[in-house]
Amino acid sequence: MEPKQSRADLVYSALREAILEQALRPGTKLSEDVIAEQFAVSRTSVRAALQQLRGEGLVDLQANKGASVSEPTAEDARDVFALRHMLEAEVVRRLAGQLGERDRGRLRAHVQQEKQAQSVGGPASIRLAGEFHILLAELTGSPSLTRFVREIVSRGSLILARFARDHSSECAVDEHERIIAALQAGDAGAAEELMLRHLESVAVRADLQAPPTRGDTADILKRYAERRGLLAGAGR
Amino acid sequence: MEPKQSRADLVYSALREAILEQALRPGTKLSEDVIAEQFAVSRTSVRAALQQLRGEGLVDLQANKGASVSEPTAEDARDVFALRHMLEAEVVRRLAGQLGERDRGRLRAHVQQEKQAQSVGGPASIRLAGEFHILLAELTGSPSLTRFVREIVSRGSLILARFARDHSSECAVDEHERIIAALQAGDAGAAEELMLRHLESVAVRADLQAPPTRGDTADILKRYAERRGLLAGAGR
DNA sequence: CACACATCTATTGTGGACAATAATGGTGCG
DNA sequence: CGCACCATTATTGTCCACAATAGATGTGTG
Repeated sequence: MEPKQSRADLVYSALREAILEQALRPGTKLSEDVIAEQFAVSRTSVRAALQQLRGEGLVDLQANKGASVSEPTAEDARDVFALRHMLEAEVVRRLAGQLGERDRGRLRAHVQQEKQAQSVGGPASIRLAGEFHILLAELTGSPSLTRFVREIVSRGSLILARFARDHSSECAVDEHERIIAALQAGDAGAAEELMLRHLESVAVRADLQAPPTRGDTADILKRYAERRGLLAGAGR
Repeated sequence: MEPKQSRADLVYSALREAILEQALRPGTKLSEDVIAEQFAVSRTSVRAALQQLRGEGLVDLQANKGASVSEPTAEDARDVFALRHMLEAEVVRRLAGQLGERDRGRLRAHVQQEKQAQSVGGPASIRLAGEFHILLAELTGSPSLTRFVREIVSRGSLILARFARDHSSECAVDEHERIIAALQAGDAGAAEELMLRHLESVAVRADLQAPPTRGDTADILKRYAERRGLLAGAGR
């Protein structure tokens, strides 16, 4: 007996998955008509889904101009990862030594899934890596913390989609395993340290060199124009 | 030249204000038809507003059963305030000694507004007290932190609406002023201490006695039934 | 030839109608 | 008299059509 989710929820989860798996890259225009046709639903449902995604910061949605996958700036990236550090440190602090048998089972099962996805090499591994962190947050039993971690991890994945040079070895699965081990051992300090280091290794792939991230068409073309001796006037 | 906000935004902000000012109490049913008629817009816009409010956790929205103002449990209250402690401590840590002249002006102006509202005694003082904390978050310049604080403060206000015995002296304005002074002086430790104490004084009004907060009708009626000698069977 | 203006087209914002689902009240049977 | 079932009603979920706005295109004029 499934919960009979509405079409808006269907579209929402589909789009979210597509974005987190990088099938829809940042900046991609999301036309209501196109999406509605693809999913065989009306624009009404699509609009609801898009608004929910905006609520999570995954899509930009400006009036009368339509929706597009968010394009976080390098500044956004630093902002997000800074807060992510804080939130996930709290998660492992709360979880250290508190994992039940059931919890450990879920974690192990998830890591197993990650391994398989990574060996297959599909895009799912990217999404699963993020969902590991969300799963950890859920195990704290704190709805608020879960909610925030879910959002910050999603935006983190989006940022990686934009900035990461190679996403072959996204979240190293063995790092996840080490975190689980430390949590099970009840070593809060070690778990927190591992988590911070893990996030650091994720962030360095993205944040390291800030400038080349400009997606602004004008700035890009300016370089080419100047190279040819054309004077780029203060064009609006 | 106003931004020409859409009708959905209009309804959203109106409902949000009403909820945060406790004009709409937790549990209040929010019929789409009624709201649409009151605001003279179509249900489409109302639905969009309600979904946005759900995104912030201010309204509960279950399928085919309609929307209602969220009724946080006592457990939710503890959860929210625990996270709020963490987030707002971070805010003051980042702000200590970093306030520019412009920032101080905005803060002073806001506190002034609070004082006036409190003297008038209108419901606006409740909302303004929360917005002070949101303003602080904005001054950090971190969009993510601002976003989370905004949400957690909103839900905090909702919780106070449900649990606080008297909301005459909501957030003591002078506590706000003391925090500003500590921030201006650049004393991070004092500011953090003041903020935590301030939040504590807000929380005690709500959290102190946990049990009497049950809104579950069945549980309430059970007591009355038993008192009259009626045996409450293991109903569904 | 460059610029400004007007028109045109495509896309979003909004409204109202229909369909589907859940709650309510009535009715008949045991 | 109590219970279960069915019809009715009210509310939400979805769709489609129209209105409004922004961007693009074309045209005329200096």
